[in-house]
Amino acid sequence: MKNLRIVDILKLGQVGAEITVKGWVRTRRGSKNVSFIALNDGSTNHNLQVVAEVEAFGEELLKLINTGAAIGVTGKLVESTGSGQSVELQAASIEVIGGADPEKYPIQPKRHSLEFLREVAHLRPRTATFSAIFRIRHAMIFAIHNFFNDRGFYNVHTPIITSSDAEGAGEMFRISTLDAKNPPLTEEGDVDFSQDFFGKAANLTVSGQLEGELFAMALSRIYTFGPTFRAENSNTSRHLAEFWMIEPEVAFFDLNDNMDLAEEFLKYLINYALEHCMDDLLFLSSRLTEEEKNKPADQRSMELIEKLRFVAENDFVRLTYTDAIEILKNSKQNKKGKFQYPITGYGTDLQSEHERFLVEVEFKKPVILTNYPKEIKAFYMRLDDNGKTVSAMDVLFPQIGEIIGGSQREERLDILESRMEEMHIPKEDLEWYLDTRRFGGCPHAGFGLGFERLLLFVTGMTNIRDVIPFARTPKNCEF
RNA sequence: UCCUUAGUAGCUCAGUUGGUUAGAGCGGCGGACUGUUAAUCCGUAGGUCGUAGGUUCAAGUCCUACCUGAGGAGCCA
Repeated sequence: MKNLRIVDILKLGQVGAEITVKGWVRTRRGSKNVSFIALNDGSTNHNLQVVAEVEAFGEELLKLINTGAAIGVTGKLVESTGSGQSVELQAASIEVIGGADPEKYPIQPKRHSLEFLREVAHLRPRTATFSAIFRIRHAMIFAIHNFFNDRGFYNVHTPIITSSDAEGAGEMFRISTLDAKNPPLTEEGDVDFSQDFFGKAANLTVSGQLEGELFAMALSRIYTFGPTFRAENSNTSRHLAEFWMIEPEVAFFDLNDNMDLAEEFLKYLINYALEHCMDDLLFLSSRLTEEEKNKPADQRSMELIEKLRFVAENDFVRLTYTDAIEILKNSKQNKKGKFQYPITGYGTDLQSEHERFLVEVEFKKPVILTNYPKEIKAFYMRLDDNGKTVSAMDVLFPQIGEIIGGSQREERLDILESRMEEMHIPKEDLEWYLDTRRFGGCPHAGFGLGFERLLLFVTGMTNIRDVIPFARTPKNCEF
């Protein structure tokens, strides 16, 4: 007899079978004669009800079976006479594998705030909400590899430690083995990184894109999926100092191919969740609906599953930056002065409020914005024929904002070099990158998807710290 | 980093214009109950009011600084 997972027990429902199951106690309740134990092993959102006769086990043993305790139960699966479940386990023997002192165990059989559960992030996967979230997180990881593998993409592990600080995606975390108290100094009085571990200054990566491009210039279709690090002092519900990013890069792709890929990718992932995680989505949806009851009617969002279906079934709106500015400029909001940052014309930087207007009010569906002014975008994005804009694209989602950022890359060496000069990017650090333009250069494109932002959308959670196991944010690096 | 807001029992919160001994619900513990579904009913313990200063006869309540959380903005994925 081997241990069975609760998800399989409930799915097969073989009444009469003798089984052994191990897991953690969610609650125990009962009367003088019988105890009911809600047992969960993390394999499903549903609990297995274990029925224990008080007479058979004694109060001393039952007292150890508290919320949070790990137990093993052997017994017979029987039809349940209660109304909450179809089958239950009639316990023949119970082993308390690890107790949990109810005076001290912080997860109580009651509703907790997400803020409190963040403080006990080491125990929160034991809750219904977080086990659902992390099962979905796994399913999405799996779906991402599936998607790319099915389409002939190769997964590349780009380096996590990098010596280049020219990626331009944000502030970096320095890594060093030098004595922080007493570092070696150069004659000028700066820290002498030539004596450091790598013989030069090193940082954690902010993006695998540049290295990804190198591999796309050889394997044609590649994607990275790894951790990235940003030392920005960003205190929002959409930013993390350590997060996971998926970055496909494809040779011989232009901006339109890139948009097609991004849209197909996102729809595939959402459909995958609808197909494989419905149980957990239903739970998160009901949880969300419960929370929304406290909000005024006009601030409530669409029901989770309805929202996912809507995005999966409808085409994204594709719009150039220039057209977006026109729409925003002529909008009632702008004319009535409702925007905090009024739109005056081409060149205005789009703020969150403008993106939200386009996605949530004007089109009511995801929007892909393209061809931004070159001044507000990165050096490697391909200059358009008008000389003013670049072939960039941002995929904007309701509530979340930018979920994907990408572009067709500048493959023309002379233009790339002059763009780098304009933007003060030191060429000597990126000779290896420029080599791909010198030798067998070709048009190519790619994008980056913030994995946790995707999870925000799929799970309906509103704080990014709740969709990663252990969040790293400014002033927070516990566990 | 900026703006707004909050920090009182294990958790979620109430605490009036500053005024005697700090309150509730849930959770815990003890008891009752012949099958419960966040069980129910009765009883009970539990607090240096975020930290440090200050104002005052008197501070959970007012002021200042700092710490931490939340919402929004910027930066972005």
